[in-house]
Amino acid sequence: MILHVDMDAFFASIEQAINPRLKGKPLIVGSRGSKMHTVVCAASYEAKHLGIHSGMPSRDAFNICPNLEFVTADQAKYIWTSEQIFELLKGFNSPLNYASIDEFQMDLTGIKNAVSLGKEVKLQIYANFNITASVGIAKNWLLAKLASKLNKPDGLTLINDENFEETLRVTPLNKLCGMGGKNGQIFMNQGLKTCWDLYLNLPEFINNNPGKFEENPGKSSESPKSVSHSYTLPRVEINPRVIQAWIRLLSEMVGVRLRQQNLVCRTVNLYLSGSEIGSLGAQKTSQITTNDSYEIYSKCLKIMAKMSLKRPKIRALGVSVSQLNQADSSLLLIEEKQRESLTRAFDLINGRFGEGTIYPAITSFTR
DNA sequence: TCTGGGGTCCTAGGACCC
DNA sequence: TCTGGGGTCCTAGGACCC
Repeated sequence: MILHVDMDAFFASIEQAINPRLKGKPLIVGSRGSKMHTVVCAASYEAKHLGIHSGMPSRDAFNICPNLEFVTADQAKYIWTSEQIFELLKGFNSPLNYASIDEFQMDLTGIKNAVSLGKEVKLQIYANFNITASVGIAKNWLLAKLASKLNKPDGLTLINDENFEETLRVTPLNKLCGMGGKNGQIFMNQGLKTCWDLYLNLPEFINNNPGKFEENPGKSSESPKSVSHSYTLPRVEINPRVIQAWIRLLSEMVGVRLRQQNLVCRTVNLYLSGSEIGSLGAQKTSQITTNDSYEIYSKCLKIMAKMSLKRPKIRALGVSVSQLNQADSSLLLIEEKQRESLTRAFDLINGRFGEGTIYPAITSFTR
């Protein structure tokens, strides 16, 4: 059996737990600070009951509820809480998987009373963090994840042989992970409406999802496969200097994170979008690895040159790196070592005095 | 009037190697 | 001159998730 933990309205719940004034109130967490020009990253259950949901433009949310409480997302806080929950779950001594910032899975093979363990998990999370989780238990991760959604918030749902058919019959197909978008629509168009319909036609989709678990949950979770930052500009931008400045800034943010995690990348990916060019992505892979922000930036400029756009109108852009490996400074050339010590000083200053204390001159065009 | 940001995985074609 | 087969790497894009 697999136990899936899904935190309830995670970001919003954390904010309410920290600030008692927000408790019991409709609240949204916005992905950035400008109240009216962002989307809902998380909505408290009080807000959800009014029809507000994540992904919705914040303006629409305020139209529904003018007195909505608003908090800007603080990723560091949520990541920290997530890691603490992961640590707590390690205490149950079962193979563990970190599925996302607010989802965790436990392999309960050999455990007798899965349901009482599920209760204990919920209890401990609430006792330690003052936020609730919903737990699903089933024979594989796909069904366990589905189960966790069925009685939110603060739910505990078991799918076993007895209620398998009944549960799948009343659950719409698009509730199933992977069926939320076009994939689900394809099946819906063929007349498959519920998970049970899918099971009858494609049992392997439901059955063959063992999930991946760490043998030893004492070890830290896996390292990331890519690191990216993107930004949607307040308006269309055509000034090449300003566009370059944004690419420089995003490269810097990506580089900082690589260095914090002691990683280097081989592949750099630049993403541009605008009404005329649509969304364009291109990448460059090289034999040499790097975590130097300027290096990442130069690669981006080369990628952009290859796209051969003449005065593109840019609305959004992003820098992403992949093919990540552990950094090994002994492999650096002398010239690179010099730059590394400069970068280290740079990171140290920003680490002590705050991000943006010292920055590349060109990025001042982004202010 | 365009509505964020950070990720993962998959596929298919082309280049290149043996 | 024409002929096979296997494999990796890279690129570009799509789909989905939170």
